[in-house]
Amino acid sequence: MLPQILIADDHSIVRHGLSIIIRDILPDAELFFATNFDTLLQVLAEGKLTLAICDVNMPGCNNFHMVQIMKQIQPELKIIIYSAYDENLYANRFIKAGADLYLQKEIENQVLIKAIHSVLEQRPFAATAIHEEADNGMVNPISLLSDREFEVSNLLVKGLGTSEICHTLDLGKTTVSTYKRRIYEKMGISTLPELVTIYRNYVNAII
Amino acid sequence: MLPQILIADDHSIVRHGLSIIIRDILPDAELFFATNFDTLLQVLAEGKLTLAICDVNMPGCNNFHMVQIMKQIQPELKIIIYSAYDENLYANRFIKAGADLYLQKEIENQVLIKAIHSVLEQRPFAATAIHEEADNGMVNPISLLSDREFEVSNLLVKGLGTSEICHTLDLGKTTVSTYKRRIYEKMGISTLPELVTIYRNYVNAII
DNA sequence: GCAATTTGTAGAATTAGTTCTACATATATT
DNA sequence: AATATATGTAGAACTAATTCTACAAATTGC
Repeated sequence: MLPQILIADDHSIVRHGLSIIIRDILPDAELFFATNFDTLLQVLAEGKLTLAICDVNMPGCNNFHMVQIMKQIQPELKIIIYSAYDENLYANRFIKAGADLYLQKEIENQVLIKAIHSVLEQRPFAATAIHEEADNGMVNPISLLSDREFEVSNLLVKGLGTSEICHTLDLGKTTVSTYKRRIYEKMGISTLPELVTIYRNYVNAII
Repeated sequence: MLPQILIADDHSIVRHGLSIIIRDILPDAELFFATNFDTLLQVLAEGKLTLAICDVNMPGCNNFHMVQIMKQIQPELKIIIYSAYDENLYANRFIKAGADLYLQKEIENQVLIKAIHSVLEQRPFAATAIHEEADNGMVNPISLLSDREFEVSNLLVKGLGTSEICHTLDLGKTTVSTYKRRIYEKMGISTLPELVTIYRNYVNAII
């Protein structure tokens, strides 16, 4: 069986780099590309994909819900989430949603290669990157948020207003306001600049 | 003369992808790599680099000050800033700091290739729409504000809302809204988080 | 010294956002 | 299993904020 691998990332350079690595280690693999969630779903519908390597921040579906949908369509699909974002922020949510592996873009190519092999061969991969929290007792306040609150919080930090968020997530505006209140409550803050500051302090990437 | 090109990015996949593209279009180029600002400075000190392609978010020096230091060490060095961040937030500051080009990672490889050629051949590259200003010193965007706008701006960054500000300064609320609009216009931004970010960058720059 | 621009200021009309309440489902606790 | 808490969601009524327009005073540019 020759593996069919989908590379989903909106950065051309990342797609290019990944495809070269994969062609190198899996010459028989058939590669597909997607730059947004719609294309991804199309590719998924068409063929029997073996593995999908996905960026977190894909236009059309920036969140872990994407993973649930993909696994629903094709449960045996292997999914590697490949992201620039801080790990303890995202990894658990993606794994919970059904991803097989969460890797940070900072990892070396050798680690990536091992990870791809492991996932394809159904071996568990102990990603060096995952769970090396030098936890000095500091609780990351962002981890207190529920999935939906987290989504709203990310959009708030990006500068979206309540109504923009409610359109983006297809929710009522009072719903978004409720999330906003709960976010502020959980974090013990009352203003957007405070939220931005918390992100600065706890997140290593701009979301 | 064979070009010596430094690729500075903390993402292995981006370094890899860039190096493949550059080897393709400039087979004679000698490539160097850096994953943090210290290594970058080391490489810069060692040889006569022609071009540096740098990620914004390099560990050790996340801001445009990096560019000033690099140009100070070697004024004829060409610098391309290659970033995932929103352009109107960062581009002008990087250009003012001495970068020759600011590109977003979303661009297609062909654009990147053209940009590299243009910069190496000292041709202006159209895609940026950013003109170099004669002004050597960096303009602090906050200094563009009038006195009243500055007062309002400071309160906004502190997290006060429009009505709180209009009580604090004893102004009508539409007046405060007008100031807010003018502040955003002058700074080329449209959201509070962007304003907060500008304040942080300004503070980082003068410290 | 006169014209052009910037600055300080708001009213009226409109749009955005919050609060309070509520309820079903999911998850955790005992 | 029973209970408690957390999560996802929103309607009705309200408050906050923006937009569009406007205009006088100060400042800048030629």
